[in-house]
Amino acid sequence: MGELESPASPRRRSDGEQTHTAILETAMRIASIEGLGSLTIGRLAKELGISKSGLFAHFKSKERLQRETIDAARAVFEHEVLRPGMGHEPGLGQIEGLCEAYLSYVERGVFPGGCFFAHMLAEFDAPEGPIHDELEADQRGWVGMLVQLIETAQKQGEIDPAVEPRQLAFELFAPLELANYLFTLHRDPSFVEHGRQAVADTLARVAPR
Amino acid sequence: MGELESPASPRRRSDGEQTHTAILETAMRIASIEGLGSLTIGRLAKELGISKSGLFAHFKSKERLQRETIDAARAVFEHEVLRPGMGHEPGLGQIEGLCEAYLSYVERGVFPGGCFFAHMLAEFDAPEGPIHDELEADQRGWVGMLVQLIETAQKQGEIDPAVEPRQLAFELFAPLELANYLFTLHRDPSFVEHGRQAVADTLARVAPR
DNA sequence: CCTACCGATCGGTAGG
DNA sequence: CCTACCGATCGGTAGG
Repeated sequence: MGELESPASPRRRSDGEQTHTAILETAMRIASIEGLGSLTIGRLAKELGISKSGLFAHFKSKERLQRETIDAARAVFEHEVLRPGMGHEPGLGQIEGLCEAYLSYVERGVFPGGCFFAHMLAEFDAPEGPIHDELEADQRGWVGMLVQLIETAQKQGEIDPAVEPRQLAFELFAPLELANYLFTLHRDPSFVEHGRQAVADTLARVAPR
Repeated sequence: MGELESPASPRRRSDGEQTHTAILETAMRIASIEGLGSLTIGRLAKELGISKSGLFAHFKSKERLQRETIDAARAVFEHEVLRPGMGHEPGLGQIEGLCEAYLSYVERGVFPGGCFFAHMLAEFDAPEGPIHDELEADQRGWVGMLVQLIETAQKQGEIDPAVEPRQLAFELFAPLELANYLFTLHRDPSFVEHGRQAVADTLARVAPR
């Protein structure tokens, strides 16, 4: 991500900002594999070759480090999944585009531990704490977006209007999540292929009659 | 689980055995909610009102505590899901039985943090360590069992023989896992209902022609 | 960004 | 099952 810099740049990014970015990239990598709970300040500092308190100074609390890590991961997700997926024709095109963008994001190993938010989903399932609430809201938002796209596709005659949008959103979401978990666990790309086939099967079943 | 004891029993369970069982029950509860990583010996001891080293003496290492906790959870899963699910007619009956038994196990909150093994799946996705290997073998075993039931149902004419068994196993597994995660995250039983409907939709689609 | 430190907790041990 | 302890690491602070 931008290793090249123009040396004569008049207002180039400060060293502090670069360090901050480097910290968050390492933090996302660790958290996607082992969870936010395994993201300790001492370990992060050692991996980056700086002192613990030097790193701490960037965030002032562990919760803020966790929050900023989630925010950075959200930006990656938007760039790698939502943007390419939504860049298709409104309705069915965007539905297919988002499913494929998600599976591609998993397959390419954008995060080495699989989908960052799928991992967080399991880690923060207990209904306690501000991070749980934030992740739950993200989750609701993504499902809600999918529901809206389904309703648009129904209005456009691309999906059977008798289909219940929330049910279909669930049935599309399910193979995406399972493809992520099984691909990450077994390191076997056939699970991503199973996910593609499942999405195609489900969309074929709800085609207008 | 057996609070009543016959006081005159000649070979009644020793106190040590009872304590051991109590430790594992608390350990399963904590691990299902927060993961095996949050299962510290000190915390477990405090929650049970015994000393840290007294608890430690039961297991001799943290890894053995983790292993025994997983073994205990496996026994619960077999009793609550596999046994009732397999108690149906071989083939399609057992497939439907297992899916319903799993969804019921989630809905009844057998583990307060949702399906124990779904949580472990996300926590030990990194391909390192003996616990990862053990959980991956469990996972393979369950999917393999489902594949065999599908092949049996195909031989019995209950499922279209043109269907690829591994693909169908994936498509049945996916809504079960998602129902578990979303029910646990949002505490909303409609996600379990979405899971039931998804299983029914998928089985209807692969009915013999 | 650093050194130097704090109290708390970690897994584990000695010895009973 | 206990008390008493070990070295390591935790999140965080003081002061620069």
